[in-house]
Amino acid sequence: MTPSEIMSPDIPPAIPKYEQAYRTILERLKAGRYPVGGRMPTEDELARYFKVSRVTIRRSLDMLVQDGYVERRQGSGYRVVTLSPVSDTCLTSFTDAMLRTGREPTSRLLQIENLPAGDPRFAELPSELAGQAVTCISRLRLVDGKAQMLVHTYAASDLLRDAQPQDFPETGPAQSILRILRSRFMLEWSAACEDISPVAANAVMAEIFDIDAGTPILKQACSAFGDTGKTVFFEEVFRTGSVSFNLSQQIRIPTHN
Amino acid sequence: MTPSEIMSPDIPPAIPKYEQAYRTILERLKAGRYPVGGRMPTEDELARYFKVSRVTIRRSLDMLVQDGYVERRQGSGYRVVTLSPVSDTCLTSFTDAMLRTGREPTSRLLQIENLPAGDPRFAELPSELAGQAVTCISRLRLVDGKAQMLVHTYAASDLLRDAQPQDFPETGPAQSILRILRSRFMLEWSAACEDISPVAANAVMAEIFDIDAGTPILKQACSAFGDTGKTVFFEEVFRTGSVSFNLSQQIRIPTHN
DNA sequence: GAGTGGTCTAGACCACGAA
DNA sequence: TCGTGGTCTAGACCACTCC
Repeated sequence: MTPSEIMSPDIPPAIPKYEQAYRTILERLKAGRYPVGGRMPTEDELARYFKVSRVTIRRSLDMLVQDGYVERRQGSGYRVVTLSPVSDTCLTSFTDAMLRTGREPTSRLLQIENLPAGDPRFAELPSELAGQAVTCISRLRLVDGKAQMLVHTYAASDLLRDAQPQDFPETGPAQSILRILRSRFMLEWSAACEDISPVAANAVMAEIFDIDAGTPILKQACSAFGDTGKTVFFEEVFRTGSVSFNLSQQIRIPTHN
Repeated sequence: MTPSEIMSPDIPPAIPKYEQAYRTILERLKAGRYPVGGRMPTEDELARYFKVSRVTIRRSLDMLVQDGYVERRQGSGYRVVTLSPVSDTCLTSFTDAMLRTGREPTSRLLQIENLPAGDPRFAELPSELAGQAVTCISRLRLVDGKAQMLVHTYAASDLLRDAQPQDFPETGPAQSILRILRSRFMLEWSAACEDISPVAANAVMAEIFDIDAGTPILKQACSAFGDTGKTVFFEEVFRTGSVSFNLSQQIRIPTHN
């Protein structure tokens, strides 16, 4: 009895069991079914419930642990840690993060621009994007009406063909640039790196963010790459405030010698 | 035939097979055995070589992929991406990162200090550390003689009992504070979060880093937690330059609907 | 079509935690 | 002691890549 026989009576299996179980458990988690700080069902219980093997359900639980939602302890079981693990990278949806905490994110499209040859901004871009037509989308992100981030998204004009203002909603979940790049422009990426540096706010940003010129702010520069290693898009974010990360999944305890 | 029977003729097995294979492959990777951009052996070959099942060797390879060293593609195989994936969190060893790139990291112990009650720095610490005796270790980190980071490490004085200057070597791999906390003070942590914010260099830092006062620099604040959820230590890092991250492991491609 | 990774299973034994 | 997670296996079939 093969997996696809079980899960898909017909054509479109596509969603692996571990992914289905992951999503279902996460939904329940967020719905408060397993209270924060409380115990979760055991691996065996979950495996029985989802009708999968223990290996498979463990894979789902691995993802939840890595996401930072739950933690596990041998002999003791799983406990819910938090419903909103922090992670403020360019690849996590700011929109979703705000919605999750009950705040109101909005966007203001400032400009859709084809960079003219010789534009000095090419110097800031990954070299791979240089030497071709590049489109830059500039948006201001606000929370409860207050400016929080200035975002420039760069990609080869080929990939953003016919980008129009109406492609960039200013409210609701659809305003997420990551979602737009995927749904509207069919971009996909599988790897990325980000660099965070401190800069002084210039006059323009000072006005946007309502701070003094020269105030230190953060600049996040993120490159996303496709399966073939080609740069898919580049994003530059200027933001006030700080960014946070959950590092738990990075800890490799050198207990073994 | 159980795992421990195979791997450990006697007492101290402890190192799982997937960990052994992971380390061995990583060693070879760094030794240049599989050139960057080149193909790696297949899962079956590695499984045979290490005399483990494919599931186990896949776990080792998962770790390498997550670390950012290699990438895999269905139907094609594994390729080496880089020998030095970026990740500049407080929980990655600055010492090791520098040594890996052939540069010379050194440290200068500035102070070992028991915070007096009512010290204003308590306000910066996680609330959990407040209300008890706290020790602060201040060190300056240099690369090729140039100051790069100012690091304050805070922990309950209980945990840093009898900390002496000689506990903090100023050269070599042993200067890593993470290593010192583990080996000398037996601290262990399994979760952590980090917050990065921009600050203006004050007069002291300006002199340390040889920059103008008011120049934007980065402040990293990191809390590390033990198995029981208690804060083990808190670290505050001021640094010039930027920090970089490999985000590849965070990408959850929503291909499945 | 051959080769390679992607997913999945059923069953086993060990190590740790709590009662 | 018992329950829970930690590790491991041998074998299976599918989906994708490349020839």
